Amino acid sequence: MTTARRDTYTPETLLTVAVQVFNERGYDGTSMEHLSKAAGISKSSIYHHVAGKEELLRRAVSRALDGLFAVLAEPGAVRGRAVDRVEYVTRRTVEVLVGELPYVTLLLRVRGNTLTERWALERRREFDHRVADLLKAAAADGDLRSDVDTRLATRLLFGMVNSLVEWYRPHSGGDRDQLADAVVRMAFGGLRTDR
Amino acid sequence: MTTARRDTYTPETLLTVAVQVFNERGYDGTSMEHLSKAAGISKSSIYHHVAGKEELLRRAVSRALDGLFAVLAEPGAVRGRAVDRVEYVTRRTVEVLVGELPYVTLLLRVRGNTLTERWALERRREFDHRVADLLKAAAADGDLRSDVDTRLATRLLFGMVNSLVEWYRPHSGGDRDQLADAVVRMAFGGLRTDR
DNA sequence: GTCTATATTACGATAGAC
DNA sequence: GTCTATCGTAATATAGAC
Repeated sequence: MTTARRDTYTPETLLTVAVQVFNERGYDGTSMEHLSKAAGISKSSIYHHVAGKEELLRRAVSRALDGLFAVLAEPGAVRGRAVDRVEYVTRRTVEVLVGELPYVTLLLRVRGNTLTERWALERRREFDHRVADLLKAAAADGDLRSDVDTRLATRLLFGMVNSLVEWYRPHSGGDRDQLADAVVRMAFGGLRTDR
Repeated sequence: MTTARRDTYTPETLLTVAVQVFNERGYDGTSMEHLSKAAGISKSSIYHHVAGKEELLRRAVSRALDGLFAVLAEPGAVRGRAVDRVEYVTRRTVEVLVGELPYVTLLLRVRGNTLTERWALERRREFDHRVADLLKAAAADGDLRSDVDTRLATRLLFGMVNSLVEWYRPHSGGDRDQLADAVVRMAFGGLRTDR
């Protein structure tokens, strides 16, 4: 776990290291000692850059949440037929998950033991509700299948999308769009061949 | 077997309490002190029943894994057309998730810091591979859409199914089949209305 | 900015009384 | 079976030298 690195740290560069360790060991399972070993500096040097463990968590989940909420403000999410907006938000959410993978991973694993964690859970719920409203509008248009409840469909859709953080690892480069396409095809078209 | 309220604990009744606390606070975020408060007995009394925190985790994830693997041995999972077997396993997995909710929830949140956790992750991977093989067979039969990779489809399918533990809470009683049906419809038929 | 040394608290686990 | 008391360790965080 000793990943030496000899430039001086800033809160941001330290965050990169910390989030990686948080995701490997879990936030609660990570001690300041673990972080110091991974960063290659002493515990007390970490306290020079940030107030403590929780500040690192707050910075990380903030970045993830900013990325997700930004999607909801994009033109593709606010204009056009509701079902197309849902598809757009789904595709873009996949892209944000992949682009900000470590940060979103941490966000999605937050439990709620501290104030920061509860704030993160609250903002996640807010995001979910915004998307649920979109699906509701699409259902009202008759563009979504009527035999699955809207709230349930939202949860299943984003359960599928969010599960990316459990296995996706970045490689070459241009696979982001392909992945987003596959997710959208499966979520909206289903797994079976057309009968 | 009768499950009347006991005045003293057994490893099993203690497990019920422990798993609930683990799921609320996270395994790493739960101390023996937390467990003793929740159980209403002292820390040392817990050590009379179990060897420690990790034994409680091992018992819990074992129960979850047993339930999941049992599905793969059922007739519906070993006989018939591959795509129907995949649907069967999907439906039954949802039912096991709901039936053993706290135990499967804990299993799906395991990180890998201890030997028990790594063993659990290993067995989970084994389960995933068994299901992936099923999907591969269904794809070879031409029953699954060919524009989504089999391995990816498996991950998305079970990402969706597993996400149930993040929000499902049991209520009345007979909604288990309805939920399983909805999941199967969405996963195999897709979200959009048939075109 | 980074270090060593340390204060203080919390943790997992045990001893032994009842 | 449950308790109080406690051990040894590891946790977060700070003090102060360089």
